[in-house]
Formats: sequence, structure tokens, C-alpha cells
Amino acid sequence: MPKESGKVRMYVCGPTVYDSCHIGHARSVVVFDVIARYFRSQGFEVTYVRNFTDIDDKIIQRAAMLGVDPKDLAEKYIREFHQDMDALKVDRATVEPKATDHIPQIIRVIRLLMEKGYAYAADGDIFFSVTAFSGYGKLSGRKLEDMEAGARVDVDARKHDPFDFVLWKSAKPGEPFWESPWGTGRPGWHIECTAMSSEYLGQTFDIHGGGKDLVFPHHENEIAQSEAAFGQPFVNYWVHNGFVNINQEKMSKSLGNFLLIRDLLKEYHPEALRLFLLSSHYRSPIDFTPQHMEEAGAGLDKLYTLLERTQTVLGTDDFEIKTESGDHWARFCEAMDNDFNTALGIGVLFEAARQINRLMDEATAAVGNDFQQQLMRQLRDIRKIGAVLGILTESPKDYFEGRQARLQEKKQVDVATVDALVAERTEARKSKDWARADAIRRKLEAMNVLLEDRPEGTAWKIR
RNA sequence: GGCGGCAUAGCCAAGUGGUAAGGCAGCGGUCUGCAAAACCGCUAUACUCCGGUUCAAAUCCGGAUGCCGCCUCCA
Repeated sequence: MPKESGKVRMYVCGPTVYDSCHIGHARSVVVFDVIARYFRSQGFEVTYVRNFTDIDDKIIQRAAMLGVDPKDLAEKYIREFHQDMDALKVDRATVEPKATDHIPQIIRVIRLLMEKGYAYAADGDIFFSVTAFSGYGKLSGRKLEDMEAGARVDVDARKHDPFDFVLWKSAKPGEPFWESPWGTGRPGWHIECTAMSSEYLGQTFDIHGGGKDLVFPHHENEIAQSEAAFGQPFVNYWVHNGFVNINQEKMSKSLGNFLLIRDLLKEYHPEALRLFLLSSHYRSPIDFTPQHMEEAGAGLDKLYTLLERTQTVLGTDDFEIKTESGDHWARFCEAMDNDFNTALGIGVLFEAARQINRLMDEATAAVGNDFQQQLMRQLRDIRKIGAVLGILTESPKDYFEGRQARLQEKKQVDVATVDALVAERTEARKSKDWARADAIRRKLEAMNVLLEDRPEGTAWKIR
């Protein structure tokens, strides 16, 4: 993916805040988080804008149902969004604008569209006229005449064309509203993105992202209104992430199978979730199953096991790296340069891990300076890759303690009992009573506890 | 009806003209009192099928089959 003059300006469609975030939101947010991190790692100055749609029919509806103020509802879910994404170790966007904070900018764009003849009024509503914009349909490859308008939803009779969309909605009694030249009302869904992206990124910018489902009509409409209003190209690159299926089924409310981030994080490590979400190319659909999550978790365990081992071998984790980046980092970058191929990049990460393990396996007792330098250099690559993917951010000690704590509950392991048995076995081993030692090992295995006899003593972990 | 995507080993998944990355699972080995971890080796001679282009195709073209998405709010 080509790049511009040291700076990257990207805009990603954020959530409509009327409900908790599910794993689908997580995928989108994590994918673009990694993209932003990668650009930064390459020395680009990244301006990353991710909006909150905090006024819309769904919010109003939900608020009415709950008998709360729409603004309070939106704020509650913005807080939740931040909690969830922080837990997922997602960096904050540079700017996180809310639609309701940009009403003047929205009105300005609509006025511009009216002046240029791309929009018309009908009662208190303002519509965008898709037939007035010649490029309509270019992103999604649709032609107006090919689409079966109103196939599933009745067409508003006031529209000149069925695909015209609302820029400004007049207020109905009891709804939140703002003053405008066309009377009190609120912005339609698409216009906020044009208003806010131009505000923070300019009228043309580099990357616009969002879920695949937004291609049509949302992004199509954004292009139309932006290019109509400003008379210049809207964005250079579109990036649309694929969906998350649950056990091969589309995640949907009607199936009742959607998974909230907060629930998932009770069971899985946030980095395991990230690793899973990044294990396929961002455009492909990805299938969430407990088994796939276990595998992602196993992979993460492997990487942390490696880090723990290097820490032991080097005697410290706090070393200054004076060497250049190695081949692994270069290969990782190559993968990322190819349309952000994180799946390939993760492959590089595991190859790096194997190489480091081999290096340590082959090292003899006489560990020289060369060895240390080489090890640190490769380790540095792993850390840099981890930093882009947003994984391996914890110390191995914290990671394994956390893992242990999480699993203790899940597998109902009683620490005191295990420790007692381990101590008993240590005694047995001292007196070379192997039969008894093995019996205890088997007993613990039946309790989902695996033993590891290390030089410094016996460690155990939960299967 | 229109538009688009996908089909690679038991499972997941890279691969965008030169003969199949990586992970999980499995098997054999090294190490170990036994294990675990780690490493080494093995695990796709039909890359959904049928045609075509090419010296050469998982990769390009045409067709078939299957699965999925979008066209309505949706990450």
C-alpha cells in the first residue's frame, strides 16, 4: 500500500452507541488499531479519527424504551466502548468526535449541498439527490437502474429517487433536536462522517475504514455527499474488514448468538482475542469458535513461554538493545506492506520464536557475548512485531499468573491441594521413589494440573 | 432479480505465473528418573470440478458446483 509524504490520515466509522460492543466491533477496532500502529512503526505521523454516532433512530428508540435521555444512553455506551477497548489494549484514536458536537459543521455541509443543487427539501427534511451526482455507485459497483429499490422497505414518496437519502431529519415531538436553517431537527446518518472527516482530516484524505457492511449504502453516500460538496476526491484507499461468524453462523440478534467483548474477556486473555482476530486477513470472514480461541491462546502461551525462557537465559528483561532490527522484522513489514497481511505476519512471528528457541537449545554452558547479542537482536524483532499487533505487552510473570488465576476458577483447581501434592512429590523424588512421584503426577493430571520439573524446582500449570 | 466474495492437509490459515508459510492436532526422535517445555523429522504426487491460455497455473481466462455476504439498521 503506497504512502504519502510522512503522514497518514485515516477515518474509521465507529459505533452507534446504543448497545454494548460485540466481537464484530472488536475486529474492526483491532484491525484498524494494528494498521495505525504499523504506520507509526514505519515512522508515519498518523492522524486517526474514529467517530461515535451518538444521535440516531436506534438511540432514540432504545432510550424511549428504557425511559432515559438519549444523551445519557449514548454517553453510557461511549464509556463502555472505552472500557472494552482499553481492556483489549486498543490505542485511543487521535480524535474521537461525536456527531452531536459537530452540528454546525454538519449544517454547513448540508447548506453547501443545497446551494450546489445536490440536495432538496421536502417538508422539514433535506434529501441528497443521488441522480445529481454522476459517480453514484462507483465504490460498490452498483448502478442505480440495476438495484431493486424498495424490495424490502417501502420507499418514501417524497424522494425524487428511491436511493436518495436523508441529510437532515425534522424533529418529531419528544425527540432531541437542534436548530437549523430548515427548522429544528437532527442530522441523518451519513452526513456526520463527511462533516467530521473534513473537519479533522481535510476534504481529501488517505484511508477510510469500516466494516464490510458499510460499503453500501453508507460509504457510497459519504463519497457522493463529500465529493458533491467539496468538488474533490474523498479518499484514496478504502479498507473494509470482514465479519465475524459464530460457529459458522452469521452473528445476529435474531439468532441470539452475538458475543459481547466484556463477556469474552472474562474467559479469554485480551491478547488471545487479538491474536485470533488477526489470524486471518482483515477482509476474510473469520469464524469464532471456542476451539479457535483455545488455539489462539495456545499460541500466545507459546510466545510467552519463549519470553520467560529468554528472560531466564539473559538474566534480565531490561536490556538496552544496540543492534539493528533483524530479518524477522523485515519480513513482518513485508507482510504488512502487502495489504496488512497480519496472518502472514503472525507466521513470521512464530518462525522467529522457533529460531530463538533453537538458538537457546544449541547454546552450551559457555554463553558468550555474541550469543547474547544475537539473542537480543532477535528478541527485539519479536517485541517490535508484538508491539504492532498489540500483544506480548505483559511480563511473562504477570501473564502466567493471570492465566493461572483465570483457569483456577474455570477448572476448579485448589491451589493448596496442588501445592501439598507437589511438595509430597518433591519429597518422593528426593528419595528416588519414582513410583510414588509418578502416581502423584497422574493424580494431578486428572485434576487438570501439569507439572514441569525445572532446574530450580517444580512448576505447575493448569491445562 | 441485481452486485460482490470465498472454495488450499484432520482443523485454522498464508500464497496474486515457476512447483505448496505458519499455527493447532497427530506420529517418530533428541532431551528427561518419568514427564513438561523446546528443538529435529514426518504428515497436500487431484490446491472444489471441467475446459482454455502458457515452456510453466492453487495463482490468469471461460464454464460448472457449493457456501457466504450486500442490496434494510448493522463492525
